[in-house]
Amino acid sequence: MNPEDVLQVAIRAYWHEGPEVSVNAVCQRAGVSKPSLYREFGSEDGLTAAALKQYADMILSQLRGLLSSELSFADKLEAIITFASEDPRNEHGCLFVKMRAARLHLGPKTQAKLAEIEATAVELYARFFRESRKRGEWLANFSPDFAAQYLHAQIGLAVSQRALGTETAIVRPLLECALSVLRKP
Amino acid sequence: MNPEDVLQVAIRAYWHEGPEVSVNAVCQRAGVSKPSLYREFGSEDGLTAAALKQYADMILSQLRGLLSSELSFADKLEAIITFASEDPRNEHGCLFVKMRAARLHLGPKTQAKLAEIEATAVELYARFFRESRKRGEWLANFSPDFAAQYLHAQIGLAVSQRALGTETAIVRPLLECALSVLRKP
DNA sequence: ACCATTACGTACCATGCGGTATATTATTGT
DNA sequence: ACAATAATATACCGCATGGTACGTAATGGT
Repeated sequence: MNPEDVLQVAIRAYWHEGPEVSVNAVCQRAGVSKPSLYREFGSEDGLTAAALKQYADMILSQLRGLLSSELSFADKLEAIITFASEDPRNEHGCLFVKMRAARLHLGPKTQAKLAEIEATAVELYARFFRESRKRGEWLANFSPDFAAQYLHAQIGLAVSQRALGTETAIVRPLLECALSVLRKP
Repeated sequence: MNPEDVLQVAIRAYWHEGPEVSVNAVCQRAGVSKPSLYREFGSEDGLTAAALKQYADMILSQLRGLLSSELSFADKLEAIITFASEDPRNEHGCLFVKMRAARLHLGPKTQAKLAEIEATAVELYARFFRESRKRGEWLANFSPDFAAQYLHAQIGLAVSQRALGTETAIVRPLLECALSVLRKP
């Protein structure tokens, strides 16, 4: 009935169980008939792409909010570490990371969305490093683009570790160790 | 016919295309009938577990050889970096890493084998750090067990980046950066 | 009040999956 | 040479998948 509700259910399903969840299962859990879902989203690819877009809009706006706040460089980095390794919403991993890991089996729209989200996130990180350097808060000897790629990769690693069941108490020190290289001059 | 040949074909298939490859496809490519395969391996789980065991035996013995060689600590680390980020056999990723990423959809035997391999690899790394420290070649302020977990995670990250199509020229500097933290005192 | 249009859900399609019963061919012992 | 046994391949099973045809109910304009 309501496409918004269907999307919420789909996001939950893909998020917690991976993008291999069948269209049938999504329909059943959302209480919607299959033809209705197909009229709204066109195909499975359309559904996964729409769910991914909604999820990414949410999380990217959150990231934008954090990075544009008045916190110091160190505090922002700390907040990112805490989010990746401790936020309870990441207990089942991140929908983006899960879809990226299985991207060979996803449709073209979803794959395109994945690439777009990745580029956006890395660009946000790069801007974060550029501006921190301009303010003199970040003195490390890396290019902002390289640091952005590195940060993105390490966050993805931490999130997938949590998705595979590794405890926060193990994930956090590993992530802090990996990112310590960005801090020291 | 020959179980060894079937296993080789299965390893290639799982390795290049992921563990979602169907039993039918493996039979077709190996030129073996389905009942023959089921008589030999019992189930899909048995086949994937056998393929994973064969693959792990190969790669773990290689790792043992490297770590027990006469190279210095720095050279061994360098060899590991080169293997993870440049070895052409990792162009399609690592069968272990791929299976671990999809482990929720694999059978119990395969999951048990995965845990066993992971423990073996981490233990090899830990011994490497312990002995390097004993020889005075490694002075960093980490426990060998923590360093082993960190190294294992970073190698897995590099390998999965390559499997997703990232070029060696990008993967290697990222891995070197991550592992630089293990070198400096 | 009536009719046209739109939305909906049942029930279905072809396909591919993991796994197996069975008929047939090789192979072996004597 | 022949019977008993082991190995093979065909052809099938039940099930789930992504996707849709079609009869039916609700809606809205006049």
